[in-house]
Amino acid sequence: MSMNDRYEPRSIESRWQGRWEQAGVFRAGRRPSAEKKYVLEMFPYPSGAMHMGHARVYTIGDAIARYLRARGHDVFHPIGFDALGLPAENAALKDGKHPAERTRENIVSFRQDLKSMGYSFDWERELATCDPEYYRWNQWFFVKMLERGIVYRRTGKANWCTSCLTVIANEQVVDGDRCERCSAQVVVKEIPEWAFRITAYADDLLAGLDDLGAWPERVTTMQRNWIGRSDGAEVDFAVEGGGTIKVFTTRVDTIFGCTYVVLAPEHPLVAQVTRPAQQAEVRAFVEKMKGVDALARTGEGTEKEGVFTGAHAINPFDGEKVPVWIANFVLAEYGTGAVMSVPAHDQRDFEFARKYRLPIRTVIQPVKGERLPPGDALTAAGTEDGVLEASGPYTGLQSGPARARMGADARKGGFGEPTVRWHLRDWGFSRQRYWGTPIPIIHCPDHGAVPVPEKDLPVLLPPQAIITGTGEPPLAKVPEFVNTVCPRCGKAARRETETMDTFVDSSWYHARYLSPRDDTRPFDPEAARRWLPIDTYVGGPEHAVMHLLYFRFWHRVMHELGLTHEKEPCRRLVTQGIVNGPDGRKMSKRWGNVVQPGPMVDRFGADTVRLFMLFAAPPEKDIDWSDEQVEGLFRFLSRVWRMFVARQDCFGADPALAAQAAGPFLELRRRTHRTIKKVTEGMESDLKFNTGIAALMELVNELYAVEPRADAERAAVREALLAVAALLGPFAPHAAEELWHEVLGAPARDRLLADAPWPTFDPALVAADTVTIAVQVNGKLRGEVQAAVGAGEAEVRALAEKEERVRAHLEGKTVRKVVFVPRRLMNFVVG
RNA sequence: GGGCGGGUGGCGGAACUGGCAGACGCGCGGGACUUAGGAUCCCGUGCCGCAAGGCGUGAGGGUUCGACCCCCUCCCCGCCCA
Repeated sequence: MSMNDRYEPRSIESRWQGRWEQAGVFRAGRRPSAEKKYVLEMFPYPSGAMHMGHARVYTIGDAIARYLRARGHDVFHPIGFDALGLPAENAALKDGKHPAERTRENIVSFRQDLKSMGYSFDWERELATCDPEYYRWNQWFFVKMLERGIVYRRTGKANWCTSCLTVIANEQVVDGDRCERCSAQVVVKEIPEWAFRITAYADDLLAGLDDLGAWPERVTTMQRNWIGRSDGAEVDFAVEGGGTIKVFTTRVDTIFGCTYVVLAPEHPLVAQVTRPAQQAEVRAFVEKMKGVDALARTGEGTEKEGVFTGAHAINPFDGEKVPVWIANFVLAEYGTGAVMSVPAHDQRDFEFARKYRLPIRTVIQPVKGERLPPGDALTAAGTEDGVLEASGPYTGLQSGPARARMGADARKGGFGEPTVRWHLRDWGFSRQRYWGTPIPIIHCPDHGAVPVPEKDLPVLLPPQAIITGTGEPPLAKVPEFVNTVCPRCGKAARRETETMDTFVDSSWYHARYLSPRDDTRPFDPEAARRWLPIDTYVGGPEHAVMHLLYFRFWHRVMHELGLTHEKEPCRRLVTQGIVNGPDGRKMSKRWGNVVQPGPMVDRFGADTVRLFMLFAAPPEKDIDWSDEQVEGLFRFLSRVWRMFVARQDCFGADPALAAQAAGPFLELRRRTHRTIKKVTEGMESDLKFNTGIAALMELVNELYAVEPRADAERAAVREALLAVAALLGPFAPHAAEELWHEVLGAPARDRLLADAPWPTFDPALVAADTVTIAVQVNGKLRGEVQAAVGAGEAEVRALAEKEERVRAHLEGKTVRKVVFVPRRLMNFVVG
């Protein structure tokens, strides 16, 4: 039997996919005594077809999973579908197709697409979040969290997307007032909503970041900023004539430079403190600010505006009387709604003071460098920390210690205290939409919001909901759903008609994979002990805040509930770059540069597409789709194929004879073993798939350069071919599997490369016995010499001095110094 | 404005811990084979130069025998945050 002359991916790919499935080699738990590895890629929202971004994440994750399996680990590599959410609901508005039906269909085709790529998923753990057996556990968590006070009902300002017609979380608002999913305007609405008390975990979420060393720094930095801890102090300014203004400041060290205090126009004290003479003006200003949103008021380019209230307040540190103003740039909802203004050391305060001719007083001097001039000579605020001056008893202290002492003194004096504030807000998760998890609450006229008892879960999404897109919860229009009885008293009551943010679904799906059919609990804690945390999680950096923060939060809650033994869900995070169109722009219908993986797989095979994803650049970088590059990789696989075809006579060579190979065949063996080392290291350290594949290409090039004649030579070639097949396994698994079987023949009939151990290298063959040493004269390359690995300086120098070009440059010069780096370089310094 | 990345041939990208810059691929040029070549195999390919040689990792300076790598000043690009 001989091989097909040509590389034809179509037939071999589907064949091996079938064999892998049949053999169940990707099932987790097959190696109970081996070390576990949980490899996860962020699950997809099943839109119609898989796109290139998906192909990239899953290819990266699959290469890792296949490699770890080859290393003997018990690998957990599940997949599922993030199947609830707006797109299906919005599409339903257009064509009337029910989201459930559309989602089901999409999952079928998406699953097909994933399977055609040959990913090594354990399909037995597949889940879809729209399945009641999944979302009932969202509801279960909700009830548990309600019991523990982690879920609560609040009425306040919520972000309302004017296009999605629903409330969205703070994290989902981008560019100040845009919706993260549709870019439509977000307005602030006064709406009652359910929220998770994620802020209670702020400190812990922040502290936990220090242990996430294997996460990209930019992700942990983004989380750190988003959580946004700021240490400061609250200070009370007594208002002359009654009342106290509480200000928050992170720069209490500058308080001796405070020359006025500013209230937000909405601040409750405004009416009280304003003097009769200023009434009219203040009222007009407050009125004017009503229509202006936060972003417009505080934006960089916005002119600072304000009016004097006529009142004065007392700085508790020095007893100084300062005027009280109201201004556009102070917001009621931020902090205490009041600030102490230190124009010399805060740029906004500086601009405001200049405009309204308020005094400016310098109280901080730089530790080194030029001194700041007195306030009226300043051209900009000096915002750096430094040494206090003109600050009473604190004069001479540095900013840091001064802040600590002043905060403590404020507390002692009863006029303030050190305070920590956070940027992170609680996570409002009510959504006024249909295609989500119903919030399991019954509103009873007597008992208020009563959770649905655990035994009545899940609260099913009624199929007959009328989807209108008007912004009123669609469930409110389904009387059969809404009308129910109170679980406590049995009286007529109404169900909650809002649904949950879909980020709830993705906050714990990684745990549901552990026992996806469990109908007694969200997941099996025993399995969690075995498999959690995730060892490698692959996904886009756009989830740095939002998903990845919620996911960490949820894991802590699960930990508290005794479901998991660790607080952090995931050890290593890999953020992969975007696949752009061939023109370097983001793939989009608008640019007409969308390339679908499906047709590419049909044309070149999944292995070529996979190879492209890995070879184009390291995982974290954005890449441009390139037809030429893809064709190149198809050619590479074809070239590999042809090499195997041409060397079929080597398949039967006796491996033991390889040790006798000499000359170019010894070199081939060295190359083989170096390649194994190189690819292995690439997988182990920083996922440099691209250089690993490059090394494989070099090995193949070397195979083309030799023509075996003797048995020992054929054995060396066989060894190289087998290495190529095995090393290709994680990247181009189908071709690799086929070639591996061709080489091994009948004895391997019942085995699979997908289940075979990773090749090992012989260190003796990796270590070169001769090396090329560069010879420089005054740092310039003038030649190179071959020398034994252990060659000493004298030996190399003798060789170097024999070199024509080196001699020419040493001619008539005095050698002042010789730098010798063993195995690498010799540099003659002459003058 | 702040934070984090990054800037290397025509293009994507390599380069251990400061030690031969440009691995590998694409593209391009040449050759072989061929009825044909848009297949395949081989050779070449940073720039200038016939060559010797010179110049080259965003710009300028510094440290060093030696710098893509370390330090200083600056420019540009990307992402995130305001």
